Amino acid sequence: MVQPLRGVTPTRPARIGGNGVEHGVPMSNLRATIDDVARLAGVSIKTVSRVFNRAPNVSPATGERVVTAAEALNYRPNLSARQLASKRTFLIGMLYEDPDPRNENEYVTMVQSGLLQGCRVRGYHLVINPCRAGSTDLIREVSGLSQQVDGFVVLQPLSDLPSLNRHLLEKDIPCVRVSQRPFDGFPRISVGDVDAADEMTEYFLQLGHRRIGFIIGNPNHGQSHDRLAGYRRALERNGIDFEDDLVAQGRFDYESGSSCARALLSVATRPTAIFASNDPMAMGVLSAAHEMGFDIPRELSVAGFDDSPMARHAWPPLTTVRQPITEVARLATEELVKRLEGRSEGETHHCLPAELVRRGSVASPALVPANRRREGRHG
Amino acid sequence: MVQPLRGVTPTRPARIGGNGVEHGVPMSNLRATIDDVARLAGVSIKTVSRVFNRAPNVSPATGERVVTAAEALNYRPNLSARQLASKRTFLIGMLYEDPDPRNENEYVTMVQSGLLQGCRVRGYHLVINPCRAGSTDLIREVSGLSQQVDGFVVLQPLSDLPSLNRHLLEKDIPCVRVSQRPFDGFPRISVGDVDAADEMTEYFLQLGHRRIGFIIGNPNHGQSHDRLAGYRRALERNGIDFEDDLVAQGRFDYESGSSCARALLSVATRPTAIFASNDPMAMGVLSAAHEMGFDIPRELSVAGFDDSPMARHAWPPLTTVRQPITEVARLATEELVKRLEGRSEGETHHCLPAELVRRGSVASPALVPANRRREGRHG
DNA sequence: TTAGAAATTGACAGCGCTGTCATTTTTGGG
DNA sequence: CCCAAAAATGACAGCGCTGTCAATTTCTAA
Repeated sequence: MVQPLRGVTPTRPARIGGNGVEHGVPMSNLRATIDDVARLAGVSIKTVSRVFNRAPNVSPATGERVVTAAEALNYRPNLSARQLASKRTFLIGMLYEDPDPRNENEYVTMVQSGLLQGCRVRGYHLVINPCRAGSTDLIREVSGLSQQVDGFVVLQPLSDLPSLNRHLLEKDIPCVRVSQRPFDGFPRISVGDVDAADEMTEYFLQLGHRRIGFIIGNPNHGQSHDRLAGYRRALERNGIDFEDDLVAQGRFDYESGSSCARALLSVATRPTAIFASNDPMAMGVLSAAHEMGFDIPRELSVAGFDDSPMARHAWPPLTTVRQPITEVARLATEELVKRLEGRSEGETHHCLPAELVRRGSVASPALVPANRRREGRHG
Repeated sequence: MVQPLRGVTPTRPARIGGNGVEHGVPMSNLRATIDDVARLAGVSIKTVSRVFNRAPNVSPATGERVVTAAEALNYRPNLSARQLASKRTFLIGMLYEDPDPRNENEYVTMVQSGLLQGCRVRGYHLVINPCRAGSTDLIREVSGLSQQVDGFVVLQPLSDLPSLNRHLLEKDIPCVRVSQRPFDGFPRISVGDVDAADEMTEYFLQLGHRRIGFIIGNPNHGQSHDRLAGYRRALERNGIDFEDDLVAQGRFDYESGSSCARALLSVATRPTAIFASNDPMAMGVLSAAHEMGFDIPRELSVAGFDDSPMARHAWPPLTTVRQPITEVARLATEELVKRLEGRSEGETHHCLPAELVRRGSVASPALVPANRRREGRHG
C-alpha cells in the first residue's frame, strides 16, 4: 500500500540571530545561495556550480574568486536542489540485517565506521537501513529506499539473498556487495575467510592439538561455510581425519557457542581445543568451559574469529582472527562512489586478508588425560 | 574552508527493465511523479500533495481516488523535490562522539537502533554523523550538517559541550539532547543514573560490604558525576564514610578499569567490592582481578553499569545496571519529530529509570582476611 | 429557497540547483 | 595581424514538489 506519509503543516521556526561571524559561520538568518555567491564573485551561477562540482574549464583565477566569495558567505550547496536538478542524492544507503540489540553488534559498528570514512571523502552522507532478511516485503522496502539514495553497500548476510540481489540487478541499482560469494555483475568486497580459518587450524595443529572442535556459524551466512572449509582444508593437508562429532552447529551467538561447547566437551574423548567461528560463540565456549571447571588454556584452548573488542577483554584474552572490517567497508564505499561517478565498472572484486591474533586462550595441549573432566562449580 | 565537493559528471546508467509488476513494484523505467498521479486520479497535483501530507480538507472520496491512483503507479513522493519546496529534509541527524572502533561500542549501536525505530514511524531517515568533541571545527561541521537535516538528536558527551549547545541554540536548530544536565530551552531525555548508582551501592551494603571501591568514568561525561553522586549518597545514607583511596579515576574504557582495579586492590585494606561506573571498566576489573588471582565473586565482588551485551557474557556474568538506552533514543527521536511537526515545544524533560541487574559477579564478602592477596599466575 | 460561511479544490510561482546549448574570450598557427 | 579551434562563461529551462491565494463547491441557517 502506498502510505501518505506525514502530519500537518510543519512549523520550523524562523532562524533568529544577529549579524557578524562566529566560529567562521556568518550569523545571518538566510542561507547563502548560489546566486549570492555568483553575484559576489561577479560570475554566473553556472560558473559557481562548475567550481563546486570540479567541472573542467574554469580558469584558475575565476575559480579562486568563486571560492573566496563562497567562503565569505559560508556558502554550502543546497543538497535538495542539487539532488532535484541532478537526480542524485549524495546519500549512500547501508543495507544490513537488523541486529538483535541484545547481542554484540560490534561488527555493525565497525562496518559503519568504515562506510563513514568512505563517504566523508567525497561529501556523501550515510543513511542507515537495517532490514529483516525474513521480511516479506524486504524487496518493496529496498525498492522504496533506492529512490532516496544513490546506491547501497549491502552487507552480509543480506548480500547473499538471491531475491534481493536479483531485484537490485534488475532495477540496476548501484550496489557494492560485501560477500564471500560472487553474484553476476556486482562489484564485491570480501575477506579471505578460508585462508584465515586454515591458518588458525594449522596453528592449533602446530601446537600439538589433534582433536580440534569446530563450531559452525549461522548457515545463512556465507562466512560460515568458508570458515568450515578452511578448518577442513588444514586438517586434510595435515592428514588428520575430519570427525563429525568434533563439529557442532552454532548460530554465531553467545548462547549457541556455550551450548555447543557443552556438547563438544561432554563426549568421552573431548577435544583439546575448540575453534568457534566467531567471537561471541567463542565467549560462549569460554563461559561453558569455565562453568565445567576447565582451566583455560591449560586444559582447553579456545579461539574465535573477528577480533571484536571483547576478544581482547575476555578472560583469558581470546586468540582470534582479525578481520579488516573497517577497511572492507571503506573500500566498499569507495568502490560505490567510483561507480556513481563513472570511474569504475564491471565485476571488480577486492579480497582482503585476515590476520591471526595470538592471545592467551590458546596453548599446547596439557599433559592431562584427554577425557578428564571436573565438576563445574555452578551445577 | 569551503570545499568544492565532487568529481566529474555522474553517469548513473539508465534503469533497464521490462514491463509488468514484480514484488508489487512496477518495472517501468520512469518513476511516477505527482503529475502522473494527479492525471490518473483526475485531480490537481495540489490535491495529491494534500493527500500525501495528510493535510486537512480533502474529501474522503477524492482521497481514495488519489490513493488508488498512487498505488497503481507505485508513486512515491520525490524527497528532493519535497525538500526543496518545503525546506525540510525528512532526515534526522545523529550527532555523537566518534567512538574509537577498538573499543566496545554497544552504546552507539543501541542508541542507533532506538533512533531508527523513532524515525521509521513517521517516514524519517537517519543520517549518521560521528563527531570529534575535541575538533576545532566541530561547530563549523555541525553548522554545515544542520543545513542537510531537519534536526539532531545529540548524544552524550557531545550534548554536554557548552560551545555546541550554544551554537545549536543560537542557530535555532531543532535538537533533542540526551543528557543528564539541562541546557536552556532544549528538550532533554535522561536516565536516572544517580538513583541507579545509589541502588547498586545499597545492594553492596545490604550484602555486607563495607569497603566498596568505585571507579569514576570519563570526567567529560555527565554520567560520571551522577554515578559517583549516587555512590556517595548511598554511603552517606548508611553512615559510611566516603574514602578517597577507595575511589579511582577511570576513562570508561577497559584499560582504565583494569589499571584502576590494580591500584585499588594493591592497598593494605583492599575493598571487598568494586563498582565500576560502566561495563568495559568492569570487564577490566574482572581481568585484573583474575590476573591477581582473586576468586570472583568469593573474594571480590564486581559490578558495572550499562548492561552491555558483553556483561552477560563475561565470566562470571556481570552484575550491572540496565539502562533503557534504546528507549531513550526512541523517545528522543519521537520528541524531535513532534517538534519538527509543531506538536511539541518548550523545555520538556523525560527521565527514564535504570534497573539493577543481578548476576554472578557479586556476592557477600567472603570470610577471608580482607587484606589477603595472592600472586597472579601471569606475573 | 438563498445568502453567507465553510469546505474543498486548483492555478501558479517559485525552492536552488544542474544540464543543454549558445555566446564570448582566449589561444595558436600561418 | 587574422582566423579557426579550443577554452571559458553565461542564459535559461526545468527537476517535482509545496505554499499562497483564488476559485469553486457544499453546507448551514434564516
